[in-house]
Amino acid sequence: MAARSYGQYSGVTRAVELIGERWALLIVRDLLVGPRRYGELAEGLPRIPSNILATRLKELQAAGVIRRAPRSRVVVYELTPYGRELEPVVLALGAWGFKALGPPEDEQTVSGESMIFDLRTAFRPEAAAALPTTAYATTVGSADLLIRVDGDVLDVRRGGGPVDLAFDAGRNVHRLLAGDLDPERAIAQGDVTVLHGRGELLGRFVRTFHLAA
Amino acid sequence: MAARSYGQYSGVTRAVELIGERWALLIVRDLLVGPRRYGELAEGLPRIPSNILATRLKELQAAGVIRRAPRSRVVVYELTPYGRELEPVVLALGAWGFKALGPPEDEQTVSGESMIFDLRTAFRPEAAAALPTTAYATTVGSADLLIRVDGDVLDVRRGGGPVDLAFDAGRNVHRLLAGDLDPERAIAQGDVTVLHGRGELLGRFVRTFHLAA
DNA sequence: CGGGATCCCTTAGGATACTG
DNA sequence: CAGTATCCTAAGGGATCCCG
Repeated sequence: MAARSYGQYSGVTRAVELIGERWALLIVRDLLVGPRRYGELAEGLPRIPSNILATRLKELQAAGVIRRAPRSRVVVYELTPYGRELEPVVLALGAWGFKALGPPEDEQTVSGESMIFDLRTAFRPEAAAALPTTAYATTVGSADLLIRVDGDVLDVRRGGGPVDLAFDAGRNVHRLLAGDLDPERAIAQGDVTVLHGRGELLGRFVRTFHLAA
Repeated sequence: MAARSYGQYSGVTRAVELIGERWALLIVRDLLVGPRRYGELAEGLPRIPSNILATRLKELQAAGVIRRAPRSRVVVYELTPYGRELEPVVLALGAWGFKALGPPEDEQTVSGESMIFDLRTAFRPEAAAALPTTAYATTVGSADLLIRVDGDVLDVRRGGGPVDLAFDAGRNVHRLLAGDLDPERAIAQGDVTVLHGRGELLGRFVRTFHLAA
């Protein structure tokens, strides 16, 4: 029996043995967004010590959750098919945890990956399907996000491009998702800044993305 | 910011701050089966040190996941409504972890709660709905389980009562759930012992409960 | 006795510096 | 850039004790 095992034979027990160590599930979350290099993972998890990141990557690899994949001169980490099966679990866990989020504190950062994942969590396909195809751009921390909603399909990635609405909500994005902020008033009061496009589209954004708090 | 926080503002991060500590999710799993006393929890988690159990119970309480509830002279711990919202997450996690379960090792125990939970994970309502109402009894460790399947509704609890089939699979229950064991051959080879009732009903059992491995 | 609290030791996790 | 090496702290583990 492994050193840190729980001495119990059950599905949940095995799961937490594989992905229950500190930081492990956050690494999985970031890899659910896409394959990432060591340095990209470290950047997205600002407070993880490098030795812990290295250890977790090895453990997750040994557990069959992730794999190292050579990509033209560099190595990236990516989920195995088995690891990818965690997506619904992590999405549900993110929705659950979102409800317990208080106001952001100064020491708390928002990484590109975590924001992309939260947007996926908040995405409402049924609502989106009834709305026109729309592209949004927003900035979180140092990452520019391009959010494309086409029918009931969502595509969020880093980068830029032509969009219908570009806005900056600063640390208020999550309040927007939670429905705490009325779109029109948020713009009027300066909580959200419209950089480009028609501000009315922010209403469409909050109908497309919603997480109860 | 709390001492063990991750310094990141996101739903998944908040979730693992609340239930990501060692042992915490196993406590939640056992409480998803029903309210439990301190000693019952300790019994179901054989290797948890009592100080850790006490600490986790306080933390989960502070997080709003569980509460202490006085019940006629004794105190039980139970999930809050917010904690109960974790049920689909833990079920999905259990199904995921089940796939990575190897053969049971000697030091690994199976508690009543974990077995009840694994049965819930493995329950297939659609298959059950097409089968007659059936009651099974089985023994795991020191716990006698009464499993009632009525249409697409499952009720598993500790205890006894009149059943259609009573069997003992010892450490092979999980192989039965995984479909590794053919019911008829399992009985013929002695992997499963029929204590009472018609052995053919074991086939109905494996159609009702299944988890791919 | 159930429901913990205390003690002491071990080991994982964290901060930082360093290397191929 | 992608990790090791080192050192230190704090959490986990195991046994025992306490208190209503």
